[in-house]
Amino acid sequence: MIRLGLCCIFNEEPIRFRRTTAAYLKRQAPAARLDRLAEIAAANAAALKASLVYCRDNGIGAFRINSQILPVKTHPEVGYSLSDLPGSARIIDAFKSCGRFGRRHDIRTSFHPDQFIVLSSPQKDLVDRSTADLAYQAEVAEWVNADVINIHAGGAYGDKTGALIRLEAVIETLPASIRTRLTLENDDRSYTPRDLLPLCERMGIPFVYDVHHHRCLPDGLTESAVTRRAMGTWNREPLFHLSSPAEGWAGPKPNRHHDFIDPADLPAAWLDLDLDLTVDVEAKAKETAIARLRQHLRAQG
DNA sequence: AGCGGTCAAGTTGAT
DNA sequence: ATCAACTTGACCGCT
Repeated sequence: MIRLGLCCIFNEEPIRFRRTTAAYLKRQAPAARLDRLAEIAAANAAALKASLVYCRDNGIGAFRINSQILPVKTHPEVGYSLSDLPGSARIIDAFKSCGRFGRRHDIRTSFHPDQFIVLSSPQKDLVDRSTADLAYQAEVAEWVNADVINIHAGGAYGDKTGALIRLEAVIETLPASIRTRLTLENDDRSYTPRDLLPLCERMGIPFVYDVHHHRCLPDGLTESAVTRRAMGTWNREPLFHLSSPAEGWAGPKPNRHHDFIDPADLPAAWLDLDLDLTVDVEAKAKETAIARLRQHLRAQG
């Protein structure tokens, strides 16, 4: 049984997450700053609830939460603790209510920290800041019952082996709130499934198989072989990623995402599975793309 | 109300 | 050297 997942935002449905910028906040007096951040945090908790309700009502089984759900949370100058915000208890309650709702209706939630989170960097400062950001997302994950914080392996720096050794060492030091949720995903520039699977298998880190990235950056392993090994890294329902190329596989930039999913891009190896599986749909048309793909899967029986 | 410029951050590969 | 791409345009501030 495949559970389709929606990534972060909506296309047609009028559910929007709010954001702000450090530049704007720095111009505000401290009190006004915290009021503003509290307002956004509360609005985003409400938007998350609305997102989960939409998912329940539309047969969407998973929702990826934007890394900016609490904007500029770990910024060096305007970062903050939730407890600094007016009404923080109510905000936290609102997030916890999302967690209960997700549990009750079996809507899985996850995080995908952005590209600035690099655990394999040779710069200690960058690794520290990345870890702090992961800790913030883990805190929210705790409230909302998200079981996945998925990252890429980061830069190669001309020496993938060395970078992976650094990555492994950093992962060993992570607190349990991050470590128990951390997953690794292959990318379309540097790290293939062949690069990451051994580390995932050795460390017990679930491997998020992005088949689109794998097709952009092949490594000699077949999709069915990667699928099988990836399934083996999960101690819970596996989560994979799917997208289609914007202008076809022969187009100039196959790594760009299409608005929709071409059903032909669904790996046969996933359809054959007898196991439960979450597939995050990375398509620009968002819930509209999921509805279309869902219809196709149903028609298939 | 509409619209243009701006926004914390890293790394890579295309142009 | 610059820029787009990456999970994703939103929002401020001016007219």
